[in-house]
Amino acid sequence: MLCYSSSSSSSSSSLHHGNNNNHLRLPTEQHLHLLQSFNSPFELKQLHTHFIKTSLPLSLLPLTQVASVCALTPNFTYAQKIFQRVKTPEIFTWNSCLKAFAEGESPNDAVLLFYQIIKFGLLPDSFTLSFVLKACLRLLDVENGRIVHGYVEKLGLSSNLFLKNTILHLYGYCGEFDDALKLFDKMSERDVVSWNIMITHLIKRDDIERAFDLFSQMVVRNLRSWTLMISGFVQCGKPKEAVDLFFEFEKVGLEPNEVTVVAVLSACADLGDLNLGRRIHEFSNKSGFGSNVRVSNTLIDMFIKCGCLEEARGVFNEMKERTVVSWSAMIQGLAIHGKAEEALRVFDEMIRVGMKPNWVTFLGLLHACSHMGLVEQGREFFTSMTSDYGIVPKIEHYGSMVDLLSRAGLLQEAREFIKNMPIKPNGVVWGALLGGCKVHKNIELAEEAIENLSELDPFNDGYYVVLSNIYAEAERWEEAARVRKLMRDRGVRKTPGASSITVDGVVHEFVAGDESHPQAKKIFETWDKLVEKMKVMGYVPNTSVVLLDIEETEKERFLYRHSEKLAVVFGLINTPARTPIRVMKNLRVCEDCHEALKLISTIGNREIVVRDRNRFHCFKDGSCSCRDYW
DNA sequence: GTAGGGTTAG
Repeated sequence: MLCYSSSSSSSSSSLHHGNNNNHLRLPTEQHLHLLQSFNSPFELKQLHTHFIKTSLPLSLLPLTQVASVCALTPNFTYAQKIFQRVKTPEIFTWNSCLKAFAEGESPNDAVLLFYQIIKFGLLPDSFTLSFVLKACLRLLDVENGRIVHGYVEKLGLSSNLFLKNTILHLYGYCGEFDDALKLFDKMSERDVVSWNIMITHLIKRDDIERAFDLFSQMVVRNLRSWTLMISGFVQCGKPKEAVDLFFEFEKVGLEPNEVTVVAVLSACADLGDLNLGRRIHEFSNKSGFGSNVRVSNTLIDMFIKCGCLEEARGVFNEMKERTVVSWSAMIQGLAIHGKAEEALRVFDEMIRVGMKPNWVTFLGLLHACSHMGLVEQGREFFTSMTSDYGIVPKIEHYGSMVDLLSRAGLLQEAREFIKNMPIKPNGVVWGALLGGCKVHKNIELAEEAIENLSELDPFNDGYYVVLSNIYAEAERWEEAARVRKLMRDRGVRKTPGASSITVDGVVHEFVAGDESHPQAKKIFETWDKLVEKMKVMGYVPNTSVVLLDIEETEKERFLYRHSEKLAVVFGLINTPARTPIRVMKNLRVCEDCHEALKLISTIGNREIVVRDRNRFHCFKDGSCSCRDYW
């Protein structure tokens, strides 16, 4: 049990602080008993302190274990003192201490201890190096990382894959991707982890093409490789590719785990793919993933983004443990479904159960207020998030506030708000003001907004389109044309509106003006019949939303081929009566379509759920869940 | 006693 030399048991030890008595004392029976019966590292540490204070010979203490106490209550000074006492320490002991430091609150202590070990002349082994590398990783300390890398080479451990992989990860993690790549290229032996690390960092750099290239050469892929790539596609905004890869993955015959499930569900949320989402939900219940908080959180998000608020609520209600993410997802979900009051109630409940909100929670609350015109309430949240919860507003919160004020018609106040922001406004902030200017027909402020936007976000077509629409609505055609010319000159093209609907598991996509669908003839015939009935009910085509310089009748024809109209009519034809029609649109719903869909929900006796790029519209019995406030 | 993948927001 005793593993250090006689000198460390000397009573003149420097550890005898607060005690000048160098006289060697003998331990009492009680001490000896304690030495054999301590139950925890804590007790051992107390005993150690006691020995020091009372000048009892430290040789009696199992110092290896004392060192490992550091592993449980990491304290560098304490470790250093013990280290100074030990003449023939075993590297093993120090490794466990290093590990604790590397994983604890002060990873820098691991780096310090590592240099003590070196200074002492003790030979580090592969574990020593791996722990200190881990500390460097957590500290983003690439300088010391390089030094440790040097030791790896010097000590002849360069063929150790564990170490090499950790160094790869460290370089990538610290933003030194080129170094990681150089090392990867030089490695004589690589395993699946080496490849996975390189793919991870390519994804982090948003280089999904190269990441997928590496993945496709890989000879051996494990579950992590697949999950990494699927989640990489989602992170890089390619949910379709993520889902396709998941189908490939299923063919290989591997079983998804919780992490895979989270990645696929995120893709389903982005795509609005309810079919796959439901299938994964069942699978995850069967596999017992239901108790995993992240899985449940992602399920909530998936159901919300697929328009199934009730099912999202079901998952939320069944959760035994909820995190701030669960609550925030629910609040944000209710917000985009236009259920502001309920979102606020969920927030009250969240506070009542003692859950601390974060910045995302408040973003959800501000969205709820903004989508429903609750100006005062929104203002209160904005103030309270800082004063009551100590959360510093981010640019997103400012954007949301400008949105709230502008939509409510408080345009001057919104402008003042922007002028007084403590951080530089971005395109989203000015864009929110521009949106309000459109609704409330304020050309002057719109021009100011676009001036700022031309600088901040010059290639975003949406802003030019809004300004052009504002001019067109005011019948200022020349200016509308000038904006369109500006777009052309700058090479900005309007993103075509596109809507999709899934029928029998097949996704049908419609682009504005599209007459190429196999059922196009039937769709237009049905539409013509509908529009007759709609006109009787008071529908007047709003051609001002059509940007093109064309004849009025041509404009109408174009208006009738807006993507959301095509998708909904296709749904009417191809789905059973009285079932809901679910449509997804890449842009915001146009005003004319919004009016039309309200009427169609009555004529067709259907619930029509449209997810646009901002929120959900649920058309039912002639009205929309957004109460025309969007 | 050692390395790689996950949720709200965007």
